[in-house]
Formats: sequence, C-alpha cells, structure tokens
Amino acid sequence: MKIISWNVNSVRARINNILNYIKEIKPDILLLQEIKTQDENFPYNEFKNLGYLTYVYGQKSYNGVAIISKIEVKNISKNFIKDSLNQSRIITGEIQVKKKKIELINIYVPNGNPIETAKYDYKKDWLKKFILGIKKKLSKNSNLLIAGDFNIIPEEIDVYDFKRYENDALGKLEIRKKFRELLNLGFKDIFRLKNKEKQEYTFWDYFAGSWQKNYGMRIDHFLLSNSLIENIKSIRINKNPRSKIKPSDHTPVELEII
DNA sequence: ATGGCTGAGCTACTCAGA
Repeated sequence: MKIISWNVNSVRARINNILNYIKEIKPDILLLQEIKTQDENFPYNEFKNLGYLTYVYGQKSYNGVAIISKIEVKNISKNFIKDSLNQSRIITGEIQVKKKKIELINIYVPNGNPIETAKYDYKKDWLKKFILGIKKKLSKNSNLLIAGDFNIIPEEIDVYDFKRYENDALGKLEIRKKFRELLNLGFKDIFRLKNKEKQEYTFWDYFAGSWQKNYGMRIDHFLLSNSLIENIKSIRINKNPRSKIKPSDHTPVELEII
C-alpha cells in the first residue's frame, strides 16, 4: 500500500500536476497539505473521476489539509487539537491494514517565522498541543502514522546550509527538540531510519534558483510508531514533481507498507 | 539572500510561505 505525503501549495493551482502524478504513481492514499481553499471550492470531481474518495479540511486562502484515498478512511476528525487561531492544519482518520487499525495523522505545522513574533509563539504552542494530543492518542491506539509538512529541519544534514537556519523557526534547537520529543514517544523518522547518511530534501524555494542549485531542506516527514516499523516496505523522496512546469515548492514523500 | 518567487483574494496590493 502506497501512502504519500505532499505539500502541494494550492490544490487548485496544482490540479494538473497532481492528477498526472496520481496517474503515474497510483497512490492508495495521498495526504495533502496547504490546499489553500475552502471545502466548497475543492476539486472533488477530479479525484472522484480517478477512483478516489476525498476528505477535506479546508480554509480560505491559507493552510488546509486533505486525504485522498482509494480505500475508506473511517472516523475522520478535524479537531485533533484546539488550534488557537482556528487554522485548518490537521485531519485524521483510521484505516485497516490487515490486522492493524492504523490512525493516519496528516499535519501542516505552522512555519513560525519570523522568530521574534507571535507566529513563532504560535508554532511552539501548536507543537506543544500536538505532542499532548499524540500522547493521548497513543493511549488508545499504538499504531500511529504521522505525515506531512512539519516545518522542522530535524538535523544539520537535513538542509543545504545549516548555519543559515540555526536561528530560524525551522532549524532552531528549541523546535528541533519538539521533533525529538515526538520520536521519544515511540516513533521513527522513516526516511532517516532507512537512509542513515543520505542528504536529500523535500523542499526548495521558488526563488534564487534554489532548485537548480539544490539549495533545499528536508521538512516533510513520515513518523511511524514503533509498532508499525515491521510493516515498512520502502520510503523515497520523489524529486520528479519538483522539476515540472508550475511545480509546488515541496515534492512528495512516498511510503510503501505491507 | 529576512527574499530576488508564487498563490489567494481581488482587481492594487497585502499576506503568507520557509
């Protein structure tokens, strides 16, 4: 089963890229972030026509997350945390994979820049609430899959020039510690688990030729609870969509489980 | 290189992204 996470930076601006990607890669489940539309303007039919069910938690102009799936996702929830700014950043649901009931947690973590502002405080508060929510969820179901745009550079290897980001909301130790805190609850960063030394990225800025120069960072992640590690078949960052015309600034991360 | 690009909303320009 292919489960893919992709920050598409507007589902409507990106619809042709996304549909072409689906036809080529044939995901079972596609977890989207930054759909940048309210529910009523979501392109439901385009996904339905390819045989997918759609679960949307939208917001006008900004943020927004969605689950596109070939199989039914049960108990969809849009209130995993109480978001202090009422932004649409988490959608969760359950799937059955053989004997395991797996909770999918699709997230779009706040950016948090600039760091001297309320935006950074919002990110910290959001992550604090999220970690509490994960603890609570773990007491009910040990099979958790957290995927999405974390807006966290976990380690120095995960960005082209760490010095530029060590005092940034994506790379500050205080934020990276939140990521470690999550791992310490009993999760693995699956890309890093399978690629100990590899320097690969999931995001490249639009400007300054960042893509061409490979000035990127790895901020989109799959965290699987330890009980699910035995189910992993493969994980890869698919850079191809970032090379297309009118791309998202993020590229998909593709997990295959059995 | 605290943004030189992109998108939404709107229809001139701001906000947001990372």
